Formats: sequence, structure tokens, C-alpha cells
Amino acid sequence: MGHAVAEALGDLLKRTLRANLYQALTENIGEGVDEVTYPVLSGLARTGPRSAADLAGEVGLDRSGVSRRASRLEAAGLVRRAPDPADRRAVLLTLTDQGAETVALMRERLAARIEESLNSWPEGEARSFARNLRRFLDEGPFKDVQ
Amino acid sequence: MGHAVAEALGDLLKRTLRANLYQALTENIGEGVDEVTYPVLSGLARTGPRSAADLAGEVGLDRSGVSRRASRLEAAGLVRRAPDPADRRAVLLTLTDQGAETVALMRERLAARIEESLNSWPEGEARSFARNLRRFLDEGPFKDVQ
DNA sequence: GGGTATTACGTGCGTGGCGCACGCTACCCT
DNA sequence: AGGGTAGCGTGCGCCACGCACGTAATACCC
Repeated sequence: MGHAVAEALGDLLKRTLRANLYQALTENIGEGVDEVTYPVLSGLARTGPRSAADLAGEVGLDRSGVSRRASRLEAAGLVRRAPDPADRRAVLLTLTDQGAETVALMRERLAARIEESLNSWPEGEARSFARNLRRFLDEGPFKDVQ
Repeated sequence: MGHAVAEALGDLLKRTLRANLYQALTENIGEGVDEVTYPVLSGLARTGPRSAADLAGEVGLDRSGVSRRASRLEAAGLVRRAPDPADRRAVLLTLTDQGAETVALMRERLAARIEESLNSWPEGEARSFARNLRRFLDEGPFKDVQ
């Protein structure tokens, strides 16, 4: 059982990394977002305006890396750097309207793609899978990673 | 449903990449294998001796990258370069005994770790999860990636 | 059968992204 | 008021990658 799950996870990881997913999801969208910059965009969408240093932990990167990625997104008009009114040293990375739309659209596209393939599953199996996948995150071997 | 699975997959990807998994799995093992070299080692274990060019597609890398990674594994004594007897231009990458043992041990460790956390699941749920995970690979949105 | 095109390999070169550390500005605290 | 601290952006060196070149062995073709 452990072996089967391990092999499946390995395959899943390999395929998702190789699927050129970002390229597919960003079709007909502004050019600023790719596999490198998306985690920053998504992180901001998840939690609202934050500093690069704050995001760094979540993205799994150094502060400098987040800053550089944010610069790209800024150049593409998806992120805005705004001085923190409470602390003028700090800089808050904020999604522009276009940035928020972009990440929403990408998520919608991915979800639709998954939904579509789940539609042909036996009734209830898809729901069971979704539940167990979440359980695997909460109780599985990586439960206290982040 | 699609959204829930998409988010879970994202989390799963993020955590597995961040879990320092290779570091944990290679504890008390020779130093030659890490997250960079493991895919080559594992690929060889899966299919037997192959050329670097052949492996490249599966690893998702250029021929040169595979060759360089193989050189590291060779220096660590886990892989051997053997001339192909049928074509003296070709070079076959082959696992040494130590290389085969290493990959087997790493797989065993990962499987055990997963198994352990699955033991506390409700009866049958783990089996259902394993089955559906495999189904997701075979019929899901990434079914024809590789 | 010999000469040319092709195939396979390893490696130098340029590129890109990373972490570290520096300098600078703004804040805090006594 | 002034020294210490926190937060930022960016230059620097490093490492892995893909591309392309050179070399050696094979395949093809007249």
C-alpha cells in the first residue's frame, strides 16, 4: 500500500512539473506570469498585501528572490509596490485588479480542467478522492511541513 | 469539487518540494544522491541500463544534464558507465550494486513513512485513496503528459 | 569497398535564478 | 538627540540548465 501511494505520488509530481501547466493556464493572458512568478502572485491572492520578506517563507525562497519575482510581476502590471503607511521602511506587495483577475482566471481554468476529468468517475468516487487527498495533507507524512 | 482538488494538489506539490524529502531519505547513506541526482538513479532502477539520451526524455532534461548528473553518481560509486557492446559510440548508464541498494532503501523508507501515516486511517479509506490516486493519474488531466 | 552523411557522446559557453551580504533609509529606545 | 535595529533593493558568486561544437563510431550509397 505504501509502495503504491509512493509511486503514484512520484508520478504525480513528475507529471505536474512536466505538464507545462502554467503555459496552458496563461494562454491569452498577459505575459508576466509563469511558473517562476506564479507562486508569488498566488500567495498574494491568498493572503492579501504582504511584504516580500513575509511571503518568502511561504514561497520557500529567500527574501531577495521574492523581491525579484515581484519586480517582474510589477513590470507586467500584475503587482504594485505600495509603501506601508504604518512603516515607511516597509513595502507592501499588492495585487492590481489585473493581477487579481489573472490569478482568478488561472485557478478557474485549472479547476475546470480537473472537474472535467472527474466528471467521468463513478458517482461518489470523485468526492471520496477529494476528501482523502485533503486528509492526506492534514494527517499524512507531510502534515507539519510548512 | 475541481477547486478543492486543485487547491489540494497545489498544497501537495508545495509541501513535497519543500519537505527536504531527499535529505531525510538519504540519512546514513552515501552522499552521492540528492534531489538533483535521484531522478536519474530512479529512472535507471525502473528500466535497467540505458543511455543518457534515452533517459533524458523521462527525466525531463536535456541529454547534457543527464550526463552531468550521471557523472556525479558515477563519482559516488552508484552508477557505472559501460560501453554498449552493440554500438561502440553509445554508453550505457548502469546501476552498481550499491546504486541499486541505495534506491531500494530510499523507496523502502518513503513507503514506510507513508504506510505509517495511512495506518491510522479508517479501514478501507487508505485503499480507496491509493486506487483513486492511481486513477487520477491514468484518467485525470495529466493522463497523456509523458 | 571507400567516401560522406548521420548518430552518439562529453564538454565549453552563455543564461537565469538562487542565497548571501552590503549599503541605505526609516524606525525604536533610552 | 543619537546609536542600534529592522526592512528594503541589488551586486556578487555559484550552480544547473540548454545549446552547440568537436570527436569518434556507425550507416548509407554509388
